[in-house]
Amino acid sequence: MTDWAEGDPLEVAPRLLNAVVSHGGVSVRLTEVEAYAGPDDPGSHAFRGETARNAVMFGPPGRFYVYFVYGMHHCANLVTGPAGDPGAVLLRAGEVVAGLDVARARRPGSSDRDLARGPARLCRALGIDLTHNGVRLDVVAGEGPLQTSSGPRVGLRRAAERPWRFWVTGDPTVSTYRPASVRRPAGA
DNA sequence: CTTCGGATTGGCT
DNA sequence: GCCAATCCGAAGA
Repeated sequence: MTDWAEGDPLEVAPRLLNAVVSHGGVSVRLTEVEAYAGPDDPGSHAFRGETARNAVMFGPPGRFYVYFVYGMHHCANLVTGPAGDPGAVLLRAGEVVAGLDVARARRPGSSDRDLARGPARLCRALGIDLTHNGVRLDVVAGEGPLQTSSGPRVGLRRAAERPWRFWVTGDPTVSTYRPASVRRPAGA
């Protein structure tokens, strides 16, 4: 991987579309990503400064920032750096293009189309968990004409309206949009 | 120390 | 369409 995947996450994110990420014997062509900036982005884990959890985001580019959510899921980002400037791009969905049988074994019962359709599913298909946080990732730039779209980020309650989600227009492996769920009313 | 809520998913109504 | 699952990081007391 070279500088095409480094720099401002807002610029890197669209370039990541159609790129191929390989890990754990499986390769995925990215069809959907989301950009997360640093201290100025209320939706970013880095918004409140560096902690043990998000430390990788503050490090050099080209590494996985993996986090654990909802008590059962992992999500993976590509840190775009530069060091000290916590930008990252969430890998939201893609198409499995190699290691299909391995990916199927990791997600029994899933259709091929759904193997990496969603950030937690993509992590599962690639065999990514917290032990891979900070690990350098293997990503190869995509080629050819590509039509992309952008829109609001998914699942956030803060700053979701920023159109920092990018996807390959019309691709069937792009996840379905789901607005952030509203929690039960404060009172009772 | 305790409480809150989450960059989601899959199953049930 | 709605909601439980299920653990942890961050914030508040």
